[in-house]
Amino acid sequence: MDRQRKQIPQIGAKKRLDVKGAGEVDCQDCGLDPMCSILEYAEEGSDVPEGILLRRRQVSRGETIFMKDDPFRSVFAVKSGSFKTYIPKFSGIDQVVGFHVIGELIGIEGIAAERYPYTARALQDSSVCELRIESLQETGRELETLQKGIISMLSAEVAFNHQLIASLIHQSADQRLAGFLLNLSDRLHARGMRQEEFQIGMSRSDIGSYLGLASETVSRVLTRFQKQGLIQLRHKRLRLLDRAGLEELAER
Amino acid sequence: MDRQRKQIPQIGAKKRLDVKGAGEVDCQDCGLDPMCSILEYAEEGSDVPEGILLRRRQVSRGETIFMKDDPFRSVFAVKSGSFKTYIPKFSGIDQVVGFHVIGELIGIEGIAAERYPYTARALQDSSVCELRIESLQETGRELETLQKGIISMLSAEVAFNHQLIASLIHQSADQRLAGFLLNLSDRLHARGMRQEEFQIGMSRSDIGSYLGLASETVSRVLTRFQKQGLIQLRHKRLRLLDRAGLEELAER
DNA sequence: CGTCTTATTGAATTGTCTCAACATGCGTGG
DNA sequence: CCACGCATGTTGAGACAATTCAATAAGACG
Repeated sequence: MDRQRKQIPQIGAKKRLDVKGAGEVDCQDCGLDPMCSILEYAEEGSDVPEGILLRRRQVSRGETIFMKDDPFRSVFAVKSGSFKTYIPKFSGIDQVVGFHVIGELIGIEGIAAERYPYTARALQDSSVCELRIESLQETGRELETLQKGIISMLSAEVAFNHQLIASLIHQSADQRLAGFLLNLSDRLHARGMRQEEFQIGMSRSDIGSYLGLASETVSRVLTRFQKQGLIQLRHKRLRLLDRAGLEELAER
Repeated sequence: MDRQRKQIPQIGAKKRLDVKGAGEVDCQDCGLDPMCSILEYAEEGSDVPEGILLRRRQVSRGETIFMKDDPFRSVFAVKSGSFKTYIPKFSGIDQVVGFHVIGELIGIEGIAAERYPYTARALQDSSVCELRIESLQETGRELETLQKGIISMLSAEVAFNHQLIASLIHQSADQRLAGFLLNLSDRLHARGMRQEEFQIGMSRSDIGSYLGLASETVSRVLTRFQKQGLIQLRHKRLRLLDRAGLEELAER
């Protein structure tokens, strides 16, 4: 149902930077869309502040788009591929704080402190859209919509983190993994990708770091999920065979 | 050094609702201050939207100021006392997601979804300032400052949660408790309270829920901290005897 | 095709939880 | 003001899930 939006031509869409290629997210499915829309006016209107622009960029696997504590300049949207965000050497080892799949934003949290609170690294060859916002000051009064968008995204992030914290505290390794896989699937689905089969770009250690588990535990649980017929996992390709079963596991 | 601000008379301060009583936070130390300042104009100017107002309220111990999923109407600032915020019956048991001491805000996360994402309950007899904001829509273009304030607070919250998540994942019970006590102390200090001795309004179970520990573990660790001469804890009154020792414990 | 990284599997260890008993504090009403 | 009862905190012993250490297997990449 949600997918039908894809078919609807969008007013002003011709002005977008969008040149959708295979494996890329549609602009109207992209988290940056509410802000991108503003920029259509920007291109012809004149009351948009300096220091705001949008551009595309290719990012190869392993490359970082910014490092922790770099001065904040832009918000990025994942156009294709995926990223991990992490705090380098937190307590002696990198702490993964998030994964960002197609259509999702990276870096918005840095806007107030004017520094990125984490490093963002591509898990595979990817591409991003960059929305340059030199500083919150500069965006000024003109971009009320932008500010509202930021507020929405931040508060969604806070809510998500509350859930995550609760999960980390009270859930077993099985429950965390089941929830993680379902969440990933849902997020991809929300961006117009298939939800039953997809690539997981992240390593077992990345997942473990994110979920608070040793990589060995992640491996063991995933293997067991396979034996139980819940998932099928070959190489980096994951297929959810028994969604209901996973949901049952993740709940309580 | 920071404390000296207290002495400086502030322009327009007479227009504030502020009637500081014993044990209350100064307005200039309050998290709502940047927004309150706007309201000084509101009282004489005329271009402030309907649906915004500020009022004081007493809240007795155990009373809630809002429940999870209530429609969002206001942000609250703790004027005196303290609060816990929690998700009722998350996985069968209440999940504490935050503590709010003097000068701190409660409920801002609900602004985008227009519902509160948690219940807020007074841990002791307290008082709050209420900043009524019917909805994000209504605040509109006039209150750019308000929006910036919201963005700052939300992104600080996100950063804090990232730290918390990392802690929950990688730290032992000792480390979590040590960090928790130091954090509490710092936050009180930031609002002009003494940092070496203060009331902890929350129960062992609350702390345990928040930190992902059984209440018995919290009790055991606190007892051990006492034996090690790190803290002194009588009834609900906590004194940090060896800050450096706690910091060493919390770090790695 | 060999090397280096990532993943799997096993066995022993451990920190925290659970269950349980007991102690203490706190508010209420007599 | 004291006594009672309920809520909260402390302490102990055993259980268990996940970790750590270690050895092997499988992929990825030049």
